[in-house]
Amino acid sequence: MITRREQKRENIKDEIKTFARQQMAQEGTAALSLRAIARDMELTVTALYRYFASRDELITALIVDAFASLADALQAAADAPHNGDYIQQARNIFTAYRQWALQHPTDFELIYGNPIPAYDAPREITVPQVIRGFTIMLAALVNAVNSGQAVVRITPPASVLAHLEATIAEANYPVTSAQFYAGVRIWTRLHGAIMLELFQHLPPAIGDVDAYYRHELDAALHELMP
Amino acid sequence: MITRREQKRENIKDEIKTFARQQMAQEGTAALSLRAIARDMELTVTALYRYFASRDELITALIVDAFASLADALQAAADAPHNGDYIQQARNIFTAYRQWALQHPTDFELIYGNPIPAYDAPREITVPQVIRGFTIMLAALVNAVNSGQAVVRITPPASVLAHLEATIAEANYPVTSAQFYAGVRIWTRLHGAIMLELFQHLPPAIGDVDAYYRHELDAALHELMP
DNA sequence: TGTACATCAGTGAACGCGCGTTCACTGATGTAC
DNA sequence: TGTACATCAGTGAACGCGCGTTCACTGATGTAC
Repeated sequence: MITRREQKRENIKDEIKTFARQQMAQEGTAALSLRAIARDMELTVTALYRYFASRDELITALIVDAFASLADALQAAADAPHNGDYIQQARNIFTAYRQWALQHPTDFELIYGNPIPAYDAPREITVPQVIRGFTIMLAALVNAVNSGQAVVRITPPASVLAHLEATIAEANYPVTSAQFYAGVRIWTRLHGAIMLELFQHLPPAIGDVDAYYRHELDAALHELMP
Repeated sequence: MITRREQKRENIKDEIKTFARQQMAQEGTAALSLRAIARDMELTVTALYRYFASRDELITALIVDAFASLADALQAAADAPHNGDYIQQARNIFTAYRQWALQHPTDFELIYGNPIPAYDAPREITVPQVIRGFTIMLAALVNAVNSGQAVVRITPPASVLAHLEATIAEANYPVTSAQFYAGVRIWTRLHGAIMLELFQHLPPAIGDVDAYYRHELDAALHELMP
């Protein structure tokens, strides 16, 4: 049962995180400051310690939220209508990946950019959301393969294969190692385009980054044509 | 003519940059601090102002150096023996790209990672080294196409094409727009794998990142087979 | 329904530390005659 | 070759600001009888 007090507590925690995100957006992820958040909220710094035991704990919460938010966005894309066309479903999912990055650049930096100095992410806390997200990316691929709409031709190098099997077993991914590998390949490939777009290395040269990404995504999926 | 005094000045400037890089490696790029550098060098902070007018000017120097160092590494790879096999030359160059990133992770973060809060890179100062580096990446590709060892099949989307032509004209890249596009595609694709490797998102899942990158690079170059 | 008590939110001072930049200065090194 | 002078490297104090975390505290809100 959630008391009114607990409800209020959660609301304020959310508010703190909102201000934190706002501040990271302006000053960079590394510059997150409890004192600055307190100032913005018109509270004393010490009041924040009622909600988060330390700056690190707040950062961890923000990272978990970011991975969860990304996974939600991917899930929504997976649930969008695709008329049984699983390649289209995959397209939707990877389009959502970029959309989320563009709409939440700070969160994207937070989880995929430079690590924050003197902060160590506790892996066991973030990992479940990471797995959830990647499972969604893989889902469309598996659907496509199972329905004969896609074929995974490339097999991973032997050294990678062994490690992949361990990863799959540990996280209980419902995929074969070849499917996992194909998913990772599409992911890393598109991820590069997004990173370079986000940090302004691509737009000056390319111009229409939207079209570029669409083209890259199509090329990546084309490799899976039966 | 370079006087002894000027020579000494350059040496100290270099020393400052070395300490700066060392510090960034430990505390993150955003945490670069003049006072900390001075402390390490056993100088007063104000002495540093004889060499760099401000923290921003030092950062700019570090960025230019990083792009130059990357371009040098690419050039060395391009100059390595390849027996007229230009696909091999391209392989060498893109392998060097990753090697440089792994050997200079801080410099890589500095130029391709999160922007430093409150710092704006003066584009006109960094751009020449950026162009030099990318020209080397493209060179092998052009050689391969000209000698019939490679074929660029994919044409860029129309909206991108127009922008590409402007970019090529402006920077005087000695390539066709289709070649430039093919180069950008390989670059963004591999860049993603490197970023995810560097920030520890890939190694836990994949294990042998070396083999993974080699495989990805081969796949990317395979698309150019005649 | 009313009251006593426990729980919790938020305060304010303090600790010990960090930062970039400006300023007037001392003392060493180089240059011109 | 020796000396006067200009140039330059580096100092030290100061300005005005930032940070995370601990501690003893006040006053409001909720709970049990």
